[in-house]
Amino acid sequence: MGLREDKKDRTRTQLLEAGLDLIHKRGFEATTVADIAAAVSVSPRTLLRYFPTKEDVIVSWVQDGMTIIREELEERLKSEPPVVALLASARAMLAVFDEKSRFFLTIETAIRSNRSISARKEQMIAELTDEVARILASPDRPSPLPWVVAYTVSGTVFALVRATISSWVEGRARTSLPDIFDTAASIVHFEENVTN
Amino acid sequence: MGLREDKKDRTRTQLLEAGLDLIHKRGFEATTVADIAAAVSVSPRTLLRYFPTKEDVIVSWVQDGMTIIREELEERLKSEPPVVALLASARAMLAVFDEKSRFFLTIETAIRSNRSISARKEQMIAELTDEVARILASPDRPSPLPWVVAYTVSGTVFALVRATISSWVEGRARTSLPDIFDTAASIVHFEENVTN
DNA sequence: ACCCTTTTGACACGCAATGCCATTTGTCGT
DNA sequence: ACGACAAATGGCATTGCGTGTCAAAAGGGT
Repeated sequence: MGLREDKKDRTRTQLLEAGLDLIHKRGFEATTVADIAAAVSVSPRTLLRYFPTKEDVIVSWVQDGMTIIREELEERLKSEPPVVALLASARAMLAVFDEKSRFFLTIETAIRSNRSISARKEQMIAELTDEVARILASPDRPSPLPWVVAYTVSGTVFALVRATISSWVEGRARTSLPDIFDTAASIVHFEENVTN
Repeated sequence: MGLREDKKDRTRTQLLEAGLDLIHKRGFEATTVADIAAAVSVSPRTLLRYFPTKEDVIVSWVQDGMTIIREELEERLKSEPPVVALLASARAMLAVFDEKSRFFLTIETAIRSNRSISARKEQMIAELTDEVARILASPDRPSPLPWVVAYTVSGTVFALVRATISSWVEGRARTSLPDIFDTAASIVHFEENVTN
């Protein structure tokens, strides 16, 4: 498949960029779906076929970060113990975003500007937490963790990520994202038998 | 103020209960604002004056839990070190919900049945995380924590709460909520100098 | 050039949420 | 007990998101 997929990718990217741009300038509720669609010369109906809700136009950027963690984790779990692998994956994601820090800040600002966007973001993180816990607890793994343990580990690591991003955005810490993450991670420790 | 406030409280409670009931039976999107309002013989307009959004009819129940944590924390912080106080507050909230476990399960099920409700819930937890972090980092406190540390502690504790509720709802653990919480809490440890 | 599949646009619709104003319902002073 | 005042409610109109449906357009394979 060539031209068709290409066009779809292009439209999607255009919508994503136009959406971020408009929402960043005018604000979230001041920007209608019709506005974003018009900016890309596409019908509103089409936009909602690419993105289930208006929030997703912004929040899709978060998906990228999640993809990094997912892939990184899958790879690392082959050789590293779960906790180490997860921490490293989260750190890797933050390293990527640190490089496009200016861009990342724009997105985070847009997200924080509106309740329904941040709600959606939080919900996605919750889903990812669940997903990662399921992986760590999977019976297919060499030593599957009990559900409570798996969820605790997963949830805690994402708490570290939140803490990192929050500190970074609030500007109370002026170092790099991975550095802040290391600081946060140095505060909490897992039971040794979890780090099998 | 007597009769007026009373009536308001009653209407609010009625809406809350009718809402939970209908949504539990028919599902979230199958239940309209008009339905819930009609069940209490009130105009839809009025319902939306009591609750900003339809989600809030369900999610208000979560507020109660948050109130417990808030109050408990404020009290305990007077005498206990921050981490200990926060952990105890979270545990206290879970103990309360454990007593109305049947009811609590209904609510959690309703929340999990729909994306926009769980999104709203997650966002509220995120806000509470932020709020608690602000308290722990407040310059008014005897030994205020740095922002990263405060946020990490706060976020981690709520991760434990999530893990507890998740394990409990998924039925993989058949003990009480506080017991599960203890298990989760026993897995993570904070740096000693944080537990000042 | 042809047919077949996918994508898009246009229209209609339901419902949540908000603003506005008239009406009702408590509250308080006299 | 009555009337003035404030608060709560209902009804109405409006906007905007999201969905279903179908016809038109664009892409791909022969």
